[in-house]
Amino acid sequence: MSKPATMRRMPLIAHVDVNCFYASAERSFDPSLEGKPVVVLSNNDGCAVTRSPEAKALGIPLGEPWFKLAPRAKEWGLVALSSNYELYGDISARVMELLGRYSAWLEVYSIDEAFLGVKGTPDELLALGRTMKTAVRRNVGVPVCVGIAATKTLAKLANKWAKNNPAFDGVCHWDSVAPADRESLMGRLSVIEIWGVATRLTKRLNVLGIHSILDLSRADPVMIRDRFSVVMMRTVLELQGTPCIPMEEERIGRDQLIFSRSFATSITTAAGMRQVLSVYGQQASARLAKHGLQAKVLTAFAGTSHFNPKDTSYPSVCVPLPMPTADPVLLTRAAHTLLPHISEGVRYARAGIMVTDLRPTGNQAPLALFENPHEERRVGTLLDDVTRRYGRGSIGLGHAGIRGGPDWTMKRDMLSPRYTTHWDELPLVKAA
DNA sequence: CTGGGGTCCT
DNA sequence: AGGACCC
Repeated sequence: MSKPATMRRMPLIAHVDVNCFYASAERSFDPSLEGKPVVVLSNNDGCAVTRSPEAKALGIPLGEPWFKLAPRAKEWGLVALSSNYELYGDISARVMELLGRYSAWLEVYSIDEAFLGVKGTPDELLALGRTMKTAVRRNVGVPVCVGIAATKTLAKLANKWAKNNPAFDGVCHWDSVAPADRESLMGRLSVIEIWGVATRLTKRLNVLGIHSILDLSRADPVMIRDRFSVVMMRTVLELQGTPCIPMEEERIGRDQLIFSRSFATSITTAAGMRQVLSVYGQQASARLAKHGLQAKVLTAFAGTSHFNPKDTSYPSVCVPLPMPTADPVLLTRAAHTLLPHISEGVRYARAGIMVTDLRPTGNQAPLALFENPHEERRVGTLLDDVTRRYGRGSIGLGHAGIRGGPDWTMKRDMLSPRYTTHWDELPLVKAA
């Protein structure tokens, strides 16, 4: 007798992610951090984006600004580190390579998370989860948890449960848990814990009397689609065990590139803004060239601080480029069209540019008439070109070209070594 | 003194 | 174009 369809073993989703990834990555190379409260700071040493369990236990909220933490760091024994993306990127690649050995169906979802298509009996799945967890710990040195369920949304929820409940030992197979326990969990957790639901949607759901994940899982998907969106309907169906969010193919290329920074000291003059926009133009050019892409549209923007609600100003311009280009001269010129919208004396806390409508270089067959005279030149020539056109100091690699300009460079005062990617920063191992 | 880079849907 | 979400 064949099993009913619902009993047949369908492929499931395993969600694997690294516990407090940046802090764990730092720890894997500096064992002296073990057991200490550690936070990793955002760009500019702005705020705590990752906390070790000890830092969480101190009650440090996610996103807490460093200037509020700094005065108490010593008393807490708190270690703060600037984010070291080179290190994290390298560790991430090693984790993903390892996970790829356990399933050919791997979707790298973010720097520290992956979904894997998996099959097997409940016992086999639990064993697979434990194997992956142990392997990553042993081979890469960072802790992961695993959630396994019929849908991505439930797999992420199972993972969160595994992280927060030591009884799981880091691996939760949703369907192996007693239904009453699952309902109890879903009844206790707010909808804001679900993937895809944040503060705005939580408020709107609450108005309808939907507070817990259990409430949402019992809502009528069609009503949810009508009152919210297909996205939220998919979430409801996924909570009910119906897969709606498919595994994705690896994306090649991007739809947009953004270059944007907050300034260590705000910019108050058009001249200062011109310099910053020039650097972004050059960076955009270099990145587009690296990916073999050209842009058709450039948006430039600036803004005052969100944290100072008076005299706010968020000027922006959207510039269609005359032809798809990665040329720093054209990009910089387009970025400079923001300048007439910049008011002297206004304190701009950040600025940036975004290039969109990207396409592979050389995909079009341009008429010679419209060819860009700068397109064929080499980078060195291009930099000379920009400097000649816009004046010394208008552009440069990093901040080298804007000496004497405002201090808008990134603050990274507590950077750890790039242990794995730079020979001169390799960790030293002392044999006993 | 409070990050930066993305995607998708309406 | 803007608003929501993600990490």
